[in-house]
Amino acid sequence: MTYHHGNLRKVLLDRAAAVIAEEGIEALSLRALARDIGVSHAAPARHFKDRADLLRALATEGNHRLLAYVLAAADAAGTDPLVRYNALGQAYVRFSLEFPAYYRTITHPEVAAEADEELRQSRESWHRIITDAARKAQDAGWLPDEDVEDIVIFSTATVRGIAAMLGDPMQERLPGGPERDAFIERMVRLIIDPAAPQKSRNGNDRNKRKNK
Amino acid sequence: MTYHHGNLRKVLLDRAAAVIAEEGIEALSLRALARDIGVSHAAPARHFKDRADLLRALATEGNHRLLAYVLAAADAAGTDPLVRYNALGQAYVRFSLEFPAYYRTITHPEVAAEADEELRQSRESWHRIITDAARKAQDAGWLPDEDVEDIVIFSTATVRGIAAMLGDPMQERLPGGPERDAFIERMVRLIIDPAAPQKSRNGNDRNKRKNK
DNA sequence: GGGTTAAAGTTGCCATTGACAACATCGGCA
DNA sequence: TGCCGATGTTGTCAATGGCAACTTTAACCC
Repeated sequence: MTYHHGNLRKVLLDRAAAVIAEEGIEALSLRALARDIGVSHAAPARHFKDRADLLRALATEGNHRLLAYVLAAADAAGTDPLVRYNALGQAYVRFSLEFPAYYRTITHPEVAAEADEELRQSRESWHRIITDAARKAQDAGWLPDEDVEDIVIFSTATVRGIAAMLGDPMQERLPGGPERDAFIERMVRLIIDPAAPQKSRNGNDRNKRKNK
Repeated sequence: MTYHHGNLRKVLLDRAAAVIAEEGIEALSLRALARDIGVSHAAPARHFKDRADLLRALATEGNHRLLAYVLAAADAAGTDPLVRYNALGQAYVRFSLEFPAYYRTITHPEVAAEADEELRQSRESWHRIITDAARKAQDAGWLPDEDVEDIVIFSTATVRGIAAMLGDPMQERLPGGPERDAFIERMVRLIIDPAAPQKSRNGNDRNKRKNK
């Protein structure tokens, strides 16, 4: 073994993600991590100030991955705002299932990741995709003419809630296996349904609109 | 001090809730708890097998409190299914803000509380309130005629997501202070709007209904 | 090339913690 | 009254996070 490991930081992050996926965040131990990798118990300290710092780094990376994942899904869905939005929402939930370690770290209440400029831009894109969809749905007259900002938050909260419930061991009545994708599709469609533009959803009172 | 403390179990739970509210779950230490209360470091072990056991008990109590809280709010709201539902949803979010320690414990991914019969009945009530509201909204023709079960899950996920976002330090653009109640009201209204029964929401195609 | 230096990894140490065992005390009950 | 189980106590151990002091390596400058 080389005295200088070389890319210990990345190895630590990857192994930490694996441990979290298998045993949860609480089970993550810096010393166990070091043992697994084959370095001394104090080696991680060179890269992460303390345990919380490692989790924060993990959350930062997770945020980048999540946003890249959902934005890629939206882009792959084409140009229709409603379809793009729908793909975004479904991708969010799927990310939480495919990369539970990152997702749990991101949403852990006691891990606050720093948001760099790149992340802020990604969030802007996220915001715009939902805004565009909400506007189109409102123009078609089948989404309530509430503040578009509200729709963005509402929509984000809902996908978050779906992800939370699917990842919650207490929830037993939720579909798993092959039915799960269809379930996710239905849930996201309940926010904004891209296949029902001719239908009306709630509130045709156009002058109530508050988005600026 | 009496050798026999008497109600150490309850004191431990209460103090634990206070610590969690102030410093988070990770900061909870059985020994520190014992020190605070003025009891030996091994005393908690008589009431809780280990740290996870205490958290589980806390989550169980939290679940009972949460359900009592939201069901009381629904009952106080009267008999109209839509109004009852609305009160339930808002109460859920408010609970997460008023009792963050219980809420965080309940939703902590690594704390699985046991569900006794009483809790199961409360959940049934919860379920029925949402079902009734969804049915009425569908009969009025302004909620998509999806499976009612889906509406229940969707609705639960959304309030959970709103609570999660309001409790998330990463979210900065969310209203706090006096505007927060109005915000919660708007969010829950976006699921089912009790004040808009004359409007249509999505899908009047009655024969598409799937609830059994 | 050789020496300097800073980054990265190591060993050693300490306080805190969770968990367990053995012991002490209290209260209820036969 | 005397027994006994519930409850609390002291003592101990291994694991952990975090810090300090030391060592090795690679890169850089001359």
